[in-house]
Amino acid sequence: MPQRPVDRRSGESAARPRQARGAGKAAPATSKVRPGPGSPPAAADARERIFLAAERLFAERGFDGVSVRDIVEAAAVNLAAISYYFGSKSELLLAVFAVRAKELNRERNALLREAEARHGGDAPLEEILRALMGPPILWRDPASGKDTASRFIARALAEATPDLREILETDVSHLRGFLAALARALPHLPRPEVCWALHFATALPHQCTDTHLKRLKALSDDGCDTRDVAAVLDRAVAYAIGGIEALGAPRRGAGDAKT
Amino acid sequence: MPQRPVDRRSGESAARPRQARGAGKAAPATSKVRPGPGSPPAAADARERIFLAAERLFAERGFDGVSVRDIVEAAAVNLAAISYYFGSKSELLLAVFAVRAKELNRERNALLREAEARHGGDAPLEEILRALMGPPILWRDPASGKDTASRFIARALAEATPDLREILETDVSHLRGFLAALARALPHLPRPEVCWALHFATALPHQCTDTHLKRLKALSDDGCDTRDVAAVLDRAVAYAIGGIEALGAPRRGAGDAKT
DNA sequence: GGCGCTCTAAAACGAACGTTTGAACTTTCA
DNA sequence: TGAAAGTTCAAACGTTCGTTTTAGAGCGCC
Repeated sequence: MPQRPVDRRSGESAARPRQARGAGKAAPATSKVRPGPGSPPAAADARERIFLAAERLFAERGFDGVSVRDIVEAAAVNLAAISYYFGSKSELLLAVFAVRAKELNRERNALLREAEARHGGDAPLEEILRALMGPPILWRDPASGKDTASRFIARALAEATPDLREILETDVSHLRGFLAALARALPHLPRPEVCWALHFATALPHQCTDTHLKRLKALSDDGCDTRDVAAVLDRAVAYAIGGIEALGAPRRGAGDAKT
Repeated sequence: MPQRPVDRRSGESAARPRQARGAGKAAPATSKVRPGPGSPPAAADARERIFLAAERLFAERGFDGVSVRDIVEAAAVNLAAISYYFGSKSELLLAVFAVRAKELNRERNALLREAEARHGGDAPLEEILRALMGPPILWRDPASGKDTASRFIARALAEATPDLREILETDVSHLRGFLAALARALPHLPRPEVCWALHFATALPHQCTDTHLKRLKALSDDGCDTRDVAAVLDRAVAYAIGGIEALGAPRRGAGDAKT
């Protein structure tokens, strides 16, 4: 018996891949992998093919709407490969989410730091919002090569599978930098109101679901160009600026201002 | 043989319920049929119990995350009852969606007509937005008895199961009245921009998912009161007004203004 | 009583599910 | 070259899935 790589019931011990293997590696067979129409197969190994197929299918149909057999078929690997490389279907989901969420946050924070550097420390509101909303919106462009990732993240946020729920609800550390920047850019705004501003601004980009955009096209009799992502970003940023400034004006309720 | 009510392969013919039976009890006019734990079965009939259990479970876990056995257990009916009353699991989903979407649109349109009547025909921007965003936000209050319905609709919009997709993407007739009202309230705004305004305004309320709100609470160190739905609505309306006004101001891109 | 009808009950259908097995194949390296 | 490690494979595991079947209460009515 060739050493089973894992025994789920007794903790991880043996040498199962799980993480990406060592540097250079032999490509295992089948070179016409074809993930989508017109994309080059590339020399992806099994683990990567599973990762990409799962990301795309989860984004399209949700976690429960995709079976591991759907994934292995799309990835052109054997059924057991998912368990071999990722342990289980839900661990696969978490693995994809971890990678993509980290990518998104890294890019957002890099843009924020650049903006702050450009302005000697304190970035103006518009640039903060552009750093926050830019990546998820601009990734939608197929030319960016990240549109699947963008869709996956939107789906993960909307679906909030139990595994993801805890992460989503408690881990907000990646937004702390934006909260601080916003607070500096909006010194007149009470702290809770700054949080609401951040909430609205983070939520908005993920509304640009295919379903919602098709809806918008139908509603406007095709008068809205939903594919010009740069224009969509401009609009979203302008909208958020106007909205946030309005949050500062007194409203009927008034309450909520502890800080 | 007791006359099978349906033969799926030969078109509907026999007398299976499918729609609400007798005159009196048309819609599942929920009196207070208990969402929470520890509630008595009540005298709701089987069809209504299925309807309510399915709505709640779909809202919590999504369509594919719920089995018909989960539903019949929660509704305390026999397994065959779903097929008997609704035909299939997906028809059950569509039935729930049809009822709740109609309710939502009816309430939205009633509020809009009231606002228009108050102002002799043309409602001001704030009242249009309040009619649009009010129902989904205010329903979140458990005291309204419609929080489950609100959650269900948000989930349906986010999940967009294939069955629902076609409806969501093509049927926008219920928004036409709001589009016209917005266009009248914003005469200076190009038509596509009015559509974008409506898009942002309809999308925003559904961001108030439990997951997102818990996130907001965590981010603000509990400084944001997410349960005061009236205050949330005020904030959302103020935000939308500010955002929409900003859409009118010139931006870098400028394009898109066909009309 | 017997018929027609509505509704519920228990059991079963075949298919699909996530996961595991044990052997075979390939690569690595002393 | 040979054993070990890494990887792929077909087949099967037991469970759960959505749906259907068959039977029979319960009831109003000529």
